[in-house]
Amino acid sequence: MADDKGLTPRADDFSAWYNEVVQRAELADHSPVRGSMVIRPWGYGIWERMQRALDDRFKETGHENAYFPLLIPMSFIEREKEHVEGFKPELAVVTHAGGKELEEPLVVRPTSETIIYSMYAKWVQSYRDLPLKLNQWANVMRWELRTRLFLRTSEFLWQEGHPAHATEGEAEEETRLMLDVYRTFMEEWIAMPVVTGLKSESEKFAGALRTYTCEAMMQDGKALQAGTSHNLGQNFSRQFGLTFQSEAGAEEFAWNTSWGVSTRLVGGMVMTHGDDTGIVVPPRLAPVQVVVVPIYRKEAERTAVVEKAHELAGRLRERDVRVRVDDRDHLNPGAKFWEWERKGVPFRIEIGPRDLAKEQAVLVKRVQGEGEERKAFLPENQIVAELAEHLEAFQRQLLERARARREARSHRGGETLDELREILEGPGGFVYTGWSGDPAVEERIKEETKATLRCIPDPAFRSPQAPTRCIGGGEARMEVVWARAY
RNA sequence: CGGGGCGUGGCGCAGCUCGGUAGCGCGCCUGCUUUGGGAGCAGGAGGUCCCGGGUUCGAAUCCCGGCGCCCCGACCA
Repeated sequence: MADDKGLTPRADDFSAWYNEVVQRAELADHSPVRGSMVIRPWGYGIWERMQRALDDRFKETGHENAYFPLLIPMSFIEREKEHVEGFKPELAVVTHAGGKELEEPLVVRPTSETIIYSMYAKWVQSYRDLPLKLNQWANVMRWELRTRLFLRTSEFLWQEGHPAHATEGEAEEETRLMLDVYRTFMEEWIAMPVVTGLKSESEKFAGALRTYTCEAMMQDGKALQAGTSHNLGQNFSRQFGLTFQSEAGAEEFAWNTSWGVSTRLVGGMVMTHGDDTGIVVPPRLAPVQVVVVPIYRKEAERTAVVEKAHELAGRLRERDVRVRVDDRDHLNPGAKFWEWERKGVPFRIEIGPRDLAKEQAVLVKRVQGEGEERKAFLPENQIVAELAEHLEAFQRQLLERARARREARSHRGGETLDELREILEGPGGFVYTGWSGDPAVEERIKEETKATLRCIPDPAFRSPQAPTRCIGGGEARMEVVWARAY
């Protein structure tokens, strides 16, 4: 932020650009506690839109919301072996309360499997009580060593779905279904294309049988794990005595799943669509989809133009467009243009004295597509009639643009470690290779290239030709995606 | 925890080498003129110079000891 006005260009320093743009779009700010953030209204408004869209889908797929408490007995976290190993280093622990040392320390939840499934154990007796499909919207805390606004903060907001099922097959189906809900949401709402697939053993959730993931590619070519869906098998039900009597009368352990997405998605949105002017918010997520900026010189003009601006806004609102009139008098129009572009509002309508008589206005799009004019002088009526379509088209355009960017940086057909390194140190992005499944190879690649195995992609994302050769030697038993990641 | 950088009005910084009690840009307030891409002029408000100790007649500046934040690596949604 050398000169108060311009942002550091993405190409100069992507990381600096991200930090600046998040603050200057007023999405969030650092709180006084290291590693935690304040989500400001503009950022929270985007998160609220995400929440609503996801919550609707959760309900449609048969889930209900509930709320489980923030504090979890330490012994609960310790119950599942892999789980505790995964989370121990990042737990925040309450040791004192009410002026006394507690007999048993309480953990600020890093995730809620343990408390939720322990409660399920009380509630579930029969197969008739299953499936029990609950979700909660909550904050969680993981004491991270290195933090960044939205991408990794010690406290973050998320949703965690924690169903219990009667059969293994049902649990697997649920795991896949919710992964698909996430993928669709990310594409259709955030306009952020993702590759879905299975995590390797070393990358899976602590305590899960299998973890499925949505991996997005940011503009710097790095991967962002945007959402995960876990098949927990019976690991937690065994530890918490979550049993039920089956139709045949036998006592069985329930099959659990868990799935979550977090405020990290806001960071994903920023790094997917932002440009050197600021962030770009996809229309479906934008708290304000259109800002109307009145332009005037004399007082008489001001009255007429502002009145017209509000009238236009009213007509747009009737068509369910989220619109705001920026009639602040102490800023000139140019300052308002910059401000709303920085904040990523999809469209702007400029209306001034010259437009009034002609019953027209200027419609300006946040991102200029190839071969299109950014500004259009259009009759008022046409703007009102067509704006919803423009918003939808813009939404689609963002997804297409992001998808094209990802494809341009998806490298297929590489086989050797040197090729992998060359790509990562050059253009960056996703590298598809064959893999034998040997964890030692995965570990070595991670050490030597800093890239991790992002996923074993689902069929829809595999290369047209299955790789025959294999990175790190051995027989190519599957195709995998490598990338440096956030 | 290792490496680097930085703590000075709300924000970004200068001043520190060579001690003399604080300045610039932006922002903010008031007024007038402006307003189709980041307004101009005039006036004004606002600072425990991160904290503690020391040296000195005198410390933002020198010395000692803390604390905090940011960035880069090892761990992770």
